[in-house]
Amino acid sequence: MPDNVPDGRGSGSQEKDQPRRRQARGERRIAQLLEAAATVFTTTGYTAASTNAIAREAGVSPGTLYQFFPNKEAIAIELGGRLMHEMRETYGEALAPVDPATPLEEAVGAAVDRFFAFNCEHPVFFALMHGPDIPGRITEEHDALHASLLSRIEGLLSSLLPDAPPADLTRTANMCLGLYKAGLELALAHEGAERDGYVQELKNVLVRYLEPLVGGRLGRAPGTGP
Amino acid sequence: MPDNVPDGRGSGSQEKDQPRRRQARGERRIAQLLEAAATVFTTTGYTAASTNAIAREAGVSPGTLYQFFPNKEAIAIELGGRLMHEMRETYGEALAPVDPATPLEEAVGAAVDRFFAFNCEHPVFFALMHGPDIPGRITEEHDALHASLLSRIEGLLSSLLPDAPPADLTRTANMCLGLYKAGLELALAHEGAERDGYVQELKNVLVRYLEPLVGGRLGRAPGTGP
DNA sequence: CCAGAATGCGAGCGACCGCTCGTGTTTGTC
DNA sequence: GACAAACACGAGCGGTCGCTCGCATTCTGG
Repeated sequence: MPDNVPDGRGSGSQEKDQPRRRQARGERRIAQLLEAAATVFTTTGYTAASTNAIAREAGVSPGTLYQFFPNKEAIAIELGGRLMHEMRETYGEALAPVDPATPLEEAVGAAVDRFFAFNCEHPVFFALMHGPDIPGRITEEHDALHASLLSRIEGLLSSLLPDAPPADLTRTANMCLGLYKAGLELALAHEGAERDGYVQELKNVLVRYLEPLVGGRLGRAPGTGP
Repeated sequence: MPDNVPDGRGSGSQEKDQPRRRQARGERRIAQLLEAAATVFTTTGYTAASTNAIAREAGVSPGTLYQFFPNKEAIAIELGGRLMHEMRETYGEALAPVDPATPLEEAVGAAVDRFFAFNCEHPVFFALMHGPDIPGRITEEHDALHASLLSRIEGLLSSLLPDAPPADLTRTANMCLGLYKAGLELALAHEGAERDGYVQELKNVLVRYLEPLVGGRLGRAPGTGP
């Protein structure tokens, strides 16, 4: 785990040889600031979020914030990095086992449930990934995660459709991810039972979309056949 | 058609009794400014777009811009209004005829094609509706269009599913719209044959999602049955 | 043809934002 | 306890942005 946050004060000479010795207090402040940033980013979006507001939310002064982060972008990058790390663990569990014996409905349902739980626990994730107002560097992180997710889905699909052209596989993976994001947005916009309803609909969409592709390759729940 | 744009100079006393007599030159400038705003909004988004940039794009001074629009928000509102007007005409054609004899695939395909053509002709539309960075008033217009679209889809669905609970109908309509937006985003991100491929996949998603709901109520293309 | 309205200009005002800097406080080390 | 490094503060700098104002120019009705 890359615990070394890029320094704020070291104005650009050394980067790797002087990792800026941190005290326990500093690490706590960093976590505190990232949590505050997550809150502000979630409510106002990245561009509209002011560093002063983040500092205020964290209960520190603007100067203190810049003790630990060289600029506003670095805050989002570090936050995105930690999120991606946790995400990798989550969807590692969610998408890794391509057990070809489980019914499609179960596989899709389990994957959606895991991803959805992650997005509920980390609302910033959606805000950072979905926002079209995000400048330069963060896009790289975004693209990295996107590509990573996509290749996972693609791999999963290729094990179900070994005889499909790669281009179709990529397109199908993109569709799945896009459909998930759409369903996620709808589900997050509702609460309680209604939310669960949208999650179920999302699963229906994905299952029905993929079912004709995998054909009879995967098992189907008994009683649903013609 | 509401041709009266809210005045810029009349600093807030009269609004309806003094519609600010316009010359032909003024109307031309307004159209010119809206076109420039559409360009800038499309490329940079609403919040990042500066009024000076819009004026520069239109080839006029900032002061001239504020002769016709009281503030930046009014530009987006007027633009959104005109877009909504044109949209209503388009999807009036796209969704109005609920001919219960046409196959589901044809109906969905035609609707998607019309909407997609509209979004290709007016890229601003997607930028204004999809951006999470849009302040206050515009959201009202957005919600109005959203609700309008939704009730149309809902009505269309209810004619196919007369015995479904209203709550399910609303949810299904929301899903359709969300799925369309997701597919639109993917299609717009590609070009040429790849774009067409995504459009086709979007149609597949919608048809397969709705097919089990409408059951055998609508006709199916010959040769696709079991 | 001319008075007044509509249109056009662009320097610049006030507000805010990202970020800095000088200074003061806390913490770890000997 | 002394010294340095890390931490904390907050006024404020430079810059941008939305928007204004005074004034010049063009159109239009009588």
